[in-house]
Amino acid sequence: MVVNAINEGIMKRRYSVGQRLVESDLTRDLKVSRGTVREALKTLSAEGVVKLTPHRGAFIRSLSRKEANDLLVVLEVLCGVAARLAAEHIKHGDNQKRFKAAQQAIAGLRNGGGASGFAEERARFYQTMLIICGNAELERIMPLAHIFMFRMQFQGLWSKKDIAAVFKEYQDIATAILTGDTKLAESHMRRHIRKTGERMSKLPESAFAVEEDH
Amino acid sequence: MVVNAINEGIMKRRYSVGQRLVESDLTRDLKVSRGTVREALKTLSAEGVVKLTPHRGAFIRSLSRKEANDLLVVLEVLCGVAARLAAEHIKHGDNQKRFKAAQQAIAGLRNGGGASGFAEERARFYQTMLIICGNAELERIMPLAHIFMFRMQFQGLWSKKDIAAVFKEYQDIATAILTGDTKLAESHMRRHIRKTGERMSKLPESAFAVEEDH
DNA sequence: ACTGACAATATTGTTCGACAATCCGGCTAC
DNA sequence: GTAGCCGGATTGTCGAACAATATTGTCAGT
Repeated sequence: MVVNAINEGIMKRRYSVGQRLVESDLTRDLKVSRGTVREALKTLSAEGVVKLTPHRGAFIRSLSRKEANDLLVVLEVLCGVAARLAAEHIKHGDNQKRFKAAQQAIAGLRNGGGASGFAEERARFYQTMLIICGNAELERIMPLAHIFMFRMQFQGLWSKKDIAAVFKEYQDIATAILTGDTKLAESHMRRHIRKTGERMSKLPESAFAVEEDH
Repeated sequence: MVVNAINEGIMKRRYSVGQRLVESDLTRDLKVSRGTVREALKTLSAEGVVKLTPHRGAFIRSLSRKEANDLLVVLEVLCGVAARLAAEHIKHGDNQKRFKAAQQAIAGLRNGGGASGFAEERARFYQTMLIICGNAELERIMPLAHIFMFRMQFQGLWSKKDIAAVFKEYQDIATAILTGDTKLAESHMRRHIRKTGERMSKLPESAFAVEEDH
């Protein structure tokens, strides 16, 4: 699928943030017709991975400081409710087992395990959390892709201290979910997103896209 | 634009909930090529207006009881944060003036003013609220289309008492926003969505789509 | 040199026609 | 009645072409 190919391309650094995606290049590289490329770009645009401007084409989306903040405001409540629902349903079926696996996969990377491995495991973490939620709508609109993008843009900019803090925050969230404490899971998750915002605000201007015209 | 045409078609009852949209019909009716139709359907699918199943086509999305509940869970937090942000920014520019206009347009329909007029004004109400929020991400993912769809599916099923309650809830929300009371605005909005869920749970099975397979 | 208008180019938006892949309903054979 | 096959309908994909628009390059005039 073309969508996956482009997402992979972003993950694997073949496309850089802000880069323009020319349709003819994609048809050549991916060996598909222009129609399919355009449909895939529409999908990616809806997911927020690329930005589509009329008659100018598709660009790997990059976030200005304000856009990043806006995104975090939305993510805080969405991830919050996701954590709450996950804690609510942790007892059903083999949810507990599966989530524990995802948690330990992340914890195992605490010492070593490069940034790309961490990003992958974190994606799986959120993915399993969403599945456990059992809320189709949340799964539909939760911008997993955004989280990827987010990481891509700011990867390599965090300090060791930041990374250690993030590990701890994930563990807090995970244990709250595993014990079925809905309130605690939600508040830990929201706190994590807020902290992420604070850490982000300390990043230099060069980490962000320039603000749009308007 | 094709997307608007289909949305209009839903509003104006030319398409009914659950109806299948055949590409060739759309090319004929809207006088555009199949490629464009397909791109529009991709967009509508991303907005949650139509459901796209591989090799089976596009259907005007209909909600099962569970899907409607899932949607409300997400809407509660999203609308909640929207109301909060709107109250936060109500002082800027001519926000207060514009929002008051939207509020009064709804209030004016309290006595009389058919259901379709109400739906239109309500859409404008949410629209202005979103703009006042000043959060691009929220504006991007807030499923305005879902709210339309929601109304379409359940329109004409509410009792007079329900409708009166809804009017009151909107007034509570609006005054809280207009006075800049962020906490109150958020809680009133969330309460409104929850109440909507309760009213919905009393609707007969016939108002919902049948649950998916498996 | 600099600036503005204009031409050339590149890219996107849309159309048409074609064919393969897949789904659905009805038919046949058992 | 049911399993399997068949054919029509529809979607998925392709390729080529052209129009609409944005970007870049050119050049005259100051």
